[in-house]
Amino acid sequence: MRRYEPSEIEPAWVARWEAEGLSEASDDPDDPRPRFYALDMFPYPSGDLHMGHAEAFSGGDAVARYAAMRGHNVLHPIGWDAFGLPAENAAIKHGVAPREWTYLNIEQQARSFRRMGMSFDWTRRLHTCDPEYYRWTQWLFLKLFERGLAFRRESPVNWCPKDATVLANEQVVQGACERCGTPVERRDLTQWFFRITEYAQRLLDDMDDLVDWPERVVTMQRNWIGRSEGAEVTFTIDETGDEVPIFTTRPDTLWGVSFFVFAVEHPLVPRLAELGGTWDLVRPLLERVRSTPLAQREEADTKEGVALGVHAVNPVNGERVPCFVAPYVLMEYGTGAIMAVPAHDQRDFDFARQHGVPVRVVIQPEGEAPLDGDAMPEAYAGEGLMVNSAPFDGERTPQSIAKVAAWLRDQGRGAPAVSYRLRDWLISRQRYWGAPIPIVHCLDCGEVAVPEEQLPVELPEDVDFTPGGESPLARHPTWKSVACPNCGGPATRDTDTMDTFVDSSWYFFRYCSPGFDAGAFRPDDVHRWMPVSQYTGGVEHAILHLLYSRFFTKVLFDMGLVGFTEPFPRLMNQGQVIYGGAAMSKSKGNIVEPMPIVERWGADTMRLQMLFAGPFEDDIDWKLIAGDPDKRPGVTSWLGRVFGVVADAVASDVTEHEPLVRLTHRTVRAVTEDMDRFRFHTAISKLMVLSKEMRSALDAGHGARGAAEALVPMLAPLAPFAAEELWRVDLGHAESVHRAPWPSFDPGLARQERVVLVVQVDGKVRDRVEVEADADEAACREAAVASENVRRSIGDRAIRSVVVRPPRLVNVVTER
RNA sequence: GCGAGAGUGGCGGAACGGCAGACGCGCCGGACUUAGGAUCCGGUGCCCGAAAGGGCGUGGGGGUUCAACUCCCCCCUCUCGCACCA
Repeated sequence: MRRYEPSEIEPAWVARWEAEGLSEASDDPDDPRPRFYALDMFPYPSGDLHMGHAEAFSGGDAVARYAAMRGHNVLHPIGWDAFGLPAENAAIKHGVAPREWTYLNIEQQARSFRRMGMSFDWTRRLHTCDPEYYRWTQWLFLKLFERGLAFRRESPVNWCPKDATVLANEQVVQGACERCGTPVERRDLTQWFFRITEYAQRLLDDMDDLVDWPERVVTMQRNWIGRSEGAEVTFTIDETGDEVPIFTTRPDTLWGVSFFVFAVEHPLVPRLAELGGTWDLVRPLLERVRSTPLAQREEADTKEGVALGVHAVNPVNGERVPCFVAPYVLMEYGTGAIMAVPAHDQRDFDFARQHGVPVRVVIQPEGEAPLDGDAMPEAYAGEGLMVNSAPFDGERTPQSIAKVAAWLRDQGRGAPAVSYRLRDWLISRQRYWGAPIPIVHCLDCGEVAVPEEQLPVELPEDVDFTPGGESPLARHPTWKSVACPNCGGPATRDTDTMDTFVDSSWYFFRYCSPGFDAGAFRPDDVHRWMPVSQYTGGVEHAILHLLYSRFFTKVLFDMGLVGFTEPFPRLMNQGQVIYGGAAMSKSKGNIVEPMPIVERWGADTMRLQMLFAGPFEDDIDWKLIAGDPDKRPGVTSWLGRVFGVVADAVASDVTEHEPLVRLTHRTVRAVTEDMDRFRFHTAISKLMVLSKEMRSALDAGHGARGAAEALVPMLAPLAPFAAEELWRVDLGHAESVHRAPWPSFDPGLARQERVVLVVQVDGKVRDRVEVEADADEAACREAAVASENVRRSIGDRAIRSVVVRPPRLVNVVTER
């Protein structure tokens, strides 16, 4: 009896595969195979691999191995997203240098990946914290700087007091720091931004036809970009003549404006309050709001605000309406000032009721009693007819919106406009462990790019990286002092580092030509390998990483460096691995780690457990899947049976009987379909059926060699060690199963010769009859009525009609 | 509130509009065993029935159809994302 001993066979195959260079991609331009770029989201090196990695990479590796067996030249690289805050936090907590901590973890993860047998091309391995990598991150920064896409601006920023750093909008979750949960404060700092807003429309448009992604990811990106159509309209401050533009999605309600509101941060506010004699009331509000953490500001739902004592003139009817300043208006969206239409906007309505401002109805729902601004209980935001809005009375909303917008343009009082929720990408970080921003500040020359030949601007080693207000680099005694590259005068380096999302926005380009030192990537190689054939990773990157990478790719396209605008046409998200219905976490004490499973039961078991648990994109509740951790997992037992059945098939010299041959061909067809759609769990179930039928055939004295020759290669992407062992040792092949062609099937043999005909009476199954697969309608009908059971069910009722779908189904419909 | 997705045995999950519950876990019974956390065989949606067979079943309610887990309408529940975005 062939025994299955994963702990003996797996490490040996790891070594042999690597010696054979099994997973190395060919850069030969004449390689006749179609290329396939299988990309997994690269890991962050915090500790050893966790269950999420185990699941994602089990799927990604299956995709890569399957593609290779289907005849592709596969690029399946690995690297580490190695800059970032946790390395510094570990340094502060444990007194180990960020670099040391990071590389220790990388080595640990690399060992674990090897043990798992991931088919990575290790020759292309990269770490974003290596100078030869971040040299090109800095180079890309300079390219954006040259094109005006990287710029510095003083702006209110999210500030995490615990981590002592600025955070991107995307890193603020419900008003708190994404990493540590501390409420975020506001500060005004001069920061570097990438002008991603310039690409908002293209980022939106290209999702329509250039990407085939999970619907929810597309939706999340759409919502994040947040395109709104409407109009920009300019109001005039009566007392000063200041012209203040506002954005509205409802220009059809312009005639219902009864007040006007500025954001707290709006630059006109202090002057207007001074003029209006309200500064004494306004100033406390401004100060309070500015010092309030964003978290609490968002929670405040009271319609607080203060009148400014000045008035805005409505350009459509010349009316003077009072101006307010209120926190519910955001400086970051639109223009930082709004027209307020309480009758048709709930927020404006609440504010108006609070402050005694009149509510004027200008949209009347059709067929209902006239709305009364003084009595209505809430704003009416629905459709209706415009009223009190000469010259537009009687126009139907929402169709009227575009008409009014066009009219505004013709009248010179405004224009149709589009507004986006997307903000520019704040990339400055006042931290040590990141790529330094390659800019020198010179008193005479201003912001000067570090010349390309001086890249990388390397991180110094001897740094005090405890957090504190400014970048650790700023506190280094000598690092920042430098001669201005432009005039040679004394100057200082920019002491901020880049957001790690910058590092991860282009790593997939670098994989194509990892050693290239004349640029971030060799265009020929990128042209040959990209775009990525299949991207695999967690949905937690649905917005940030994917959006930024798409932005970078479009910039590179505009620079003429790449010939495509979308890096990842196809994306699949694995689900999360949870435990007992909740995310695994230290505080819950419910963390399960993959490596102990690999050590005890084998990497193939770990992979099969992940892939067999359910659809790849669904969450896996490990508590429900794994059962007793000391009991042999079901998939391990199955692999053991496969070892036995394959060995027996080899030992048997009798020929196979036809039913098994046919099942084998059917299984190849079905498993191929499943693999093409990443339906690993159903693929595995079909392999289980095949192996079971092989066992039955052998026990009945038939052969199963042909079935084994198909079963083992189909197992290879899913359980690569077991498949390799069986392929080379038991089946005696010289070459690796992972270089074997995917099995093919004969459509004639894949067809069943006899099928089960289901016979229904009035839609209820009454019998099942075996018929020839090519049985025609008459034959099916005949077989159906021949059934005793069917005749009894019909009884003495008359037959009204008989639906026949040969060779699967007959439905006898009776008169009732 | 807005948007997306999902509700099927004890559990994970299958199912081109055509046999609901494939495959697996668990459980029950049996075999082999000093043992079983190993292996093998059989059973396992619920109800009636000794069996043959029958009835009921895919969150709830309607509808389309010879036929609905699947398509349409309404409702309920859950998960995720966004959330004062003008």
